[in-house]
Amino acid sequence: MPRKKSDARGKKKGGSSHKRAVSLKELAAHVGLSPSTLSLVLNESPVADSIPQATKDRIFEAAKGMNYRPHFHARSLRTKRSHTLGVLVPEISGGYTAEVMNGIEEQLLKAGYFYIVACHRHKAELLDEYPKLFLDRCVDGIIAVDTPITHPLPFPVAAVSGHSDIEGVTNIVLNHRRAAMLALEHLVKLGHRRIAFIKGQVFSSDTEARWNSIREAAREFEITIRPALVAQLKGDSPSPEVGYIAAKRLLAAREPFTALFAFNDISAIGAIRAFQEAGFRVPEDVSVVGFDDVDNAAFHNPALTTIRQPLYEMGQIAAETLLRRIANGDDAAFPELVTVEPELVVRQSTSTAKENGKSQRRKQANR
Amino acid sequence: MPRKKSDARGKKKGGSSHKRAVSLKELAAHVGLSPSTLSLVLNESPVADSIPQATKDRIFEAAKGMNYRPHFHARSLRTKRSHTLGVLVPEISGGYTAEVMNGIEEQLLKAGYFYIVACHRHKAELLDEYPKLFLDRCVDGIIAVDTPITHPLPFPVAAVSGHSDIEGVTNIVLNHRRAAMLALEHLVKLGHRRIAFIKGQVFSSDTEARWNSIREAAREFEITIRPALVAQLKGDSPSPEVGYIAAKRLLAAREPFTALFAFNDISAIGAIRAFQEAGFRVPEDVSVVGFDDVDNAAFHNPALTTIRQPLYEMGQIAAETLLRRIANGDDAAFPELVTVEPELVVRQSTSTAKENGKSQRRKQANR
DNA sequence: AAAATCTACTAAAACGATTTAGTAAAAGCG
DNA sequence: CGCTTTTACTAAATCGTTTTAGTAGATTTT
Repeated sequence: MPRKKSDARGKKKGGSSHKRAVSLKELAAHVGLSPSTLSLVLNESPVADSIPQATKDRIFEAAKGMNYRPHFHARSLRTKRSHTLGVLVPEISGGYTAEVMNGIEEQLLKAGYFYIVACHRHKAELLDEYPKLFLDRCVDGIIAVDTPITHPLPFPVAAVSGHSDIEGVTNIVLNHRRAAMLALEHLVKLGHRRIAFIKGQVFSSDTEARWNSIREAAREFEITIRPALVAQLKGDSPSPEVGYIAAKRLLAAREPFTALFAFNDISAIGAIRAFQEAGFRVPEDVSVVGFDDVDNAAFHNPALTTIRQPLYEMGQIAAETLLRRIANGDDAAFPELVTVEPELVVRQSTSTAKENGKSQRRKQANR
Repeated sequence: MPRKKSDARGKKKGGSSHKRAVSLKELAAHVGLSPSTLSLVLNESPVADSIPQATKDRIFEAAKGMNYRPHFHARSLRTKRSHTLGVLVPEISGGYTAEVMNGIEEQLLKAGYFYIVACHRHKAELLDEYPKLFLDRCVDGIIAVDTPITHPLPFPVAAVSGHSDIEGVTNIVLNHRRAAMLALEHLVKLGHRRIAFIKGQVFSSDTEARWNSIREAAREFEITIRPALVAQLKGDSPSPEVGYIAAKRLLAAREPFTALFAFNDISAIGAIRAFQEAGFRVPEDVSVVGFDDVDNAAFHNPALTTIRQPLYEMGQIAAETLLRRIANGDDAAFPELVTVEPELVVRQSTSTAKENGKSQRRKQANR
């Protein structure tokens, strides 16, 4: 058990010599003009058009020279713009969230925006509470990542993997139909007919849409989905364990299958562990298709075949559309829906199906 | 290539009916008292001691009834407290960062704090720029995660895995000596003498301290560190690829070894891939010890033996000490250093060393 | 030459809190 | 009763901007 140990010797006094930041008033006094003038000039207001360039130069120079930075709160108080977004995520975890957040980051930073994060961990009361806290913080808008929005909010919202049709929200979603088609087509081409599925947790935004698409695609390929071969993820841990448990349930049903299409890479990894413990080799005995293409999918053993979601891009799009909405003002038109395309990435976890159910007999577990 | 497609039909007007938030002045008018009084009472200022409980109750009730929430920027402007921390990270990635951020989150939220994040991606100019942006944003302090702080900053700093001795910063570090001892002791007990190492990137805060501890521990166990068996991670990708490349270099040296101690789990995973491609089995031919114990270390194939860092806890400690420092005021004493303890987690990637260099002959790669 | 327009600014009122210095009325004290 | 103290408040300044409505003087127009 790790224990912390606070260094007894190491106490310090923080005699910090913050040289006070210079205010607009001080700067104005310095150049011998009024704060109003400086504000107008520095913000390039059209009202300042009549001011001679020489004066403007003088002002800009002084601002640079004295390292003037407008006071954030003072400005926000006046303008009612905080240049801050709220980001609502289930948790900060390896796979999905991190990638989306990086995309958001990249867009925001170049627009001079920052974001504050809140993790609701699927707790209903937090899902309610956080938008209020964001409102208190005067965010200009929020991005919800894999988080259900159940009622309209008093600021613009972009929802990554959002599927609810709520006033004021822009949903950024994957083309799930195509994703399901890609996965099943790949498996069918390899000769798989008995396919098992791991559905997402009930609280995951994509679960339902994805499942509907899978059923549709299965119909298209004339594959029957056997109830015994469908397991659902339970619990909100971001570890592969939930996939491991779901796969155990699948195996316990003793209904033969030659392939698994998992809800995401993390659960696919857990499932692989379960299969191997049960004595099945992946992909020789059972093929596994993941979803997302997270960082380590390519380096897992075996390397995961997966449906790639452009997560980074989805984050970028969310940030971008939200910023545009904010810039355009509250009652301009905005897209209700942006769809992005998946991509099949074939690696080592899928191969041709073994003929006539040989693999389906449960073997002795190898340890 | 994923393409985005913005739904042509789906345009909406955002006729949002934000009912304006109530201000202190309005609330005051409503209860028939002055804003001053309300402020004093609501903030439980000692100045309000003389105000009868009945009046206080009336005020609190009205505040609740009219759902009064103090305006964030107005308050911050006056009090010069933003209840916001800046968090500086290399990037938001699966392993290290996410876990630490979760720890930070948990502490901050219960203290009514939020944080803004900036990813510097090891770019020198961003490392310089972000603290300034944080200052502009009036943060009350910053937490630097795996990020070098090279000069004093005008606000309190907590550095997770920080090793530089700078005025005003609290370093939260792992007991690297012990970590190195745990890893080498484990390997030595399994009979390993020829051990390869992957050092961290030059820009990683822990690289140097860890390496020094490893050398010390090696001396202790009378293990010689051969230069040909030391590779360093290069490049700032958070993918296992950098470990894969380093391991390739190790193999290219054609100097036999029976075990690898990697800088972190991610690079260990990359290295395992490289070993397997070269025809070595892990752990039968070469044992691998990782570092960190990230989420998927336990589910990798083989499951990673690793040195666990209490990352979540380190995040908590950083947040906690920083909040305390802020609460205590700028010139109170504070700890310079907090040390946390590592833990050896033995899984499947290590086993007894093969005797007399049999494993060290390079085999045919298996595909 | 008077009126209209421009030019180059500024005064002052917000924004929505907090906080210091009071003050009027009531209570306590000798 | 007169004096001090306490009680229950409030006025007004302040934080650092932005922005609207002017204004004084110069220039142009008629």
